[in-house]
Amino acid sequence: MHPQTAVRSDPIRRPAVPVRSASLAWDGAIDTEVLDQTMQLMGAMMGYPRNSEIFGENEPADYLYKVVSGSVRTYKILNDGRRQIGGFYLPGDIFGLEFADEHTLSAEAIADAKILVIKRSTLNALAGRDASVARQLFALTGRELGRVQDRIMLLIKSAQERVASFLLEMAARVSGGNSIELPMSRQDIADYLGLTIETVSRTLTSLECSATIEVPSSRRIVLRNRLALSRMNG
Amino acid sequence: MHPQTAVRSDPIRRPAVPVRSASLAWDGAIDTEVLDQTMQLMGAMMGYPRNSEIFGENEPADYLYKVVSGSVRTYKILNDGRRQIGGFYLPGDIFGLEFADEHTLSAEAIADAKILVIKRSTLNALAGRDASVARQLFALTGRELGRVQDRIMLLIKSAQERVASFLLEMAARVSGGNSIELPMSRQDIADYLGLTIETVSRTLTSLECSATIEVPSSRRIVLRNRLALSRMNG
DNA sequence: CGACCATTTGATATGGATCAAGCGATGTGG
DNA sequence: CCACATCGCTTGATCCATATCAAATGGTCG
Repeated sequence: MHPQTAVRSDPIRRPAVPVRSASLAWDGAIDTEVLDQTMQLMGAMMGYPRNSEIFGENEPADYLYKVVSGSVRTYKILNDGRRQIGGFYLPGDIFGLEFADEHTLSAEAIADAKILVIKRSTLNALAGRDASVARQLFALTGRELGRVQDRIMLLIKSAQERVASFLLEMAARVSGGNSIELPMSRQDIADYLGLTIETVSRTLTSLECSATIEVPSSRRIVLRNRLALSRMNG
Repeated sequence: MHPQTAVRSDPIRRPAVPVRSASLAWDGAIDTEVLDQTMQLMGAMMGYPRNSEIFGENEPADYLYKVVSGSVRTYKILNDGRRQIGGFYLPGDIFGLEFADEHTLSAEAIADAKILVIKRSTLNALAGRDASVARQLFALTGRELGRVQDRIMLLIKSAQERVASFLLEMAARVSGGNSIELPMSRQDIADYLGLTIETVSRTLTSLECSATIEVPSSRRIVLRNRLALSRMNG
C-alpha cells in the first residue's frame, strides 16, 4: 500500500505565500504550526492496519509522515535476528525524515493508524519558498537528534533506570496525568530499551512491589511516585 | 578561555552574495564547502591545550566549532559519576551544533587542538541569506543524526561487536589505510562504547590473538582482517 | 469451552563489571 | 646514567545483572 495510490480529495494548492526571508534560526521554540498546516492541506490521509508496514528499510524515502491516530514504531532487524526499535511515534508526531535517499529503518503501525503523508519533493520545494517551513523541518530534525542522544545515555544504564526513563518519557508524551495507556507490547518496549521482555516484565513487577507504579492491566501503568522514578534516571 | 577573547585577524566580511533561492533539499550529497569557506573567512582560530575544556554542559551554545588539528571529545557526566562520551571529532569535523540554547554536552580537547570558532548568530544570519549555507547546516545535522542512530544499534550489541565497529569507524575516518593512529585513550574508547576499560583491553587482545588486528603500540592498531571485523558488526 | 498469544514467574547460565595485581613506557631527580 | 615514581594499559580472579531456557498464568476471540 503506497501513498501514490491513495484516494483523497484533490490536493489544494497552498495559496501563494510571500517568500519569508526569516533566517534559518536553529534555536529554541519549536512549533510546527506551518508544517502541520501544510501537511493538512497538501498531504494524503492514509490508513494502515495494525502491524502493517508503512515503509521498509532501503526503500526510497520519498515521503514524510505525520501520525493522526494510532501509533507507529520504526525498527531495524540486526543480522543476528534481534530487532532494535528506533522510536515510537504517537498522534501529532512526525516521522520518516531521512537524509539519505533511502530509509535506514522500517516503520510499522503498532495499532490501526491514520497517517498524513506528504511528498518529500513537495515539502522540499515549499521549504525553498517559505523559510518558516524550512525552519520547522530543521527544528524537527534537531528535536529528533536530541531524543536520540538521550537514548544513548539511556542505553548505558541499568535495566531499572531504562524502564524508569521510559515510563517518564511516555508519561510526558501521552500526558494523561499519571496514568499511561501504552500502545506498545512488552516486546516492543524491550526492543526499544535493549532489554529482554522478561527483564522488562520483572522490572515493572519490582517497581510495583516498591509502590512506585501500579499496573492495573498490562497496557496501563499508573505512576505513583514520580520522584522515585526520576531519581533512578541519571 | 573563550572565543570572544581570541586574538585574530579582523573578520573579513563575506563579499555580498546574491540570495540563493535553492530549496532546502534534505537529500543526498553532503559537501560542506560553503560552510567551510565561511568558517575560514569569518571564524576565529583558537588553540586548546590537551584536556582543556572547550565548552561545558549548560553553557550557552553561542558558537559552532570546526576541528583544524588535534581532536575533541564531547561527553556528559552521569549522576553516578560515569562518563558517557557523545562523540569524537577529528580534523575537518564540525561540532557544537545544538538546538537548545545551552549545550547538552561538554567538549574537551583530547590532544592539543586548533579549532575554528564561529558565532552561531553570524552563521544564522548568513543562512537566511544564502540557502547553500542553510542546506549545509541541515545536512550536517542529518549526518550527525545518522551517526547517533548508528551508535544506538551499536550499544545493544556485544563487547566484541562494539569494539569491531569502533575500529572500522575509526579506520574510515582517519583513513590511513589499515593502520589507525588512535588519538584517544582506552578510557575514552570505553566511555564511548559503554564498556569498561578492562573489557576494551581484553577484547583488543582477543582480536589480536585471532589475528584480526595487530596492536604494535597501544595507540596504533593495524586491521589485518577487515572482513572478520565486518562480520562481527551486525 | 478451548486455542492462542501476551505476559509473568522461576531456575540457571553467562558476559561483562568489579576488584586487585602486574607490566611497560615515560619522565624526574639525584 | 640510573633508581624510582607515575600513569596508562593489560592480565587475573571473582561477582553480579541480565540473558536464556522453561513453565505457569491470564486475557481474548472464535
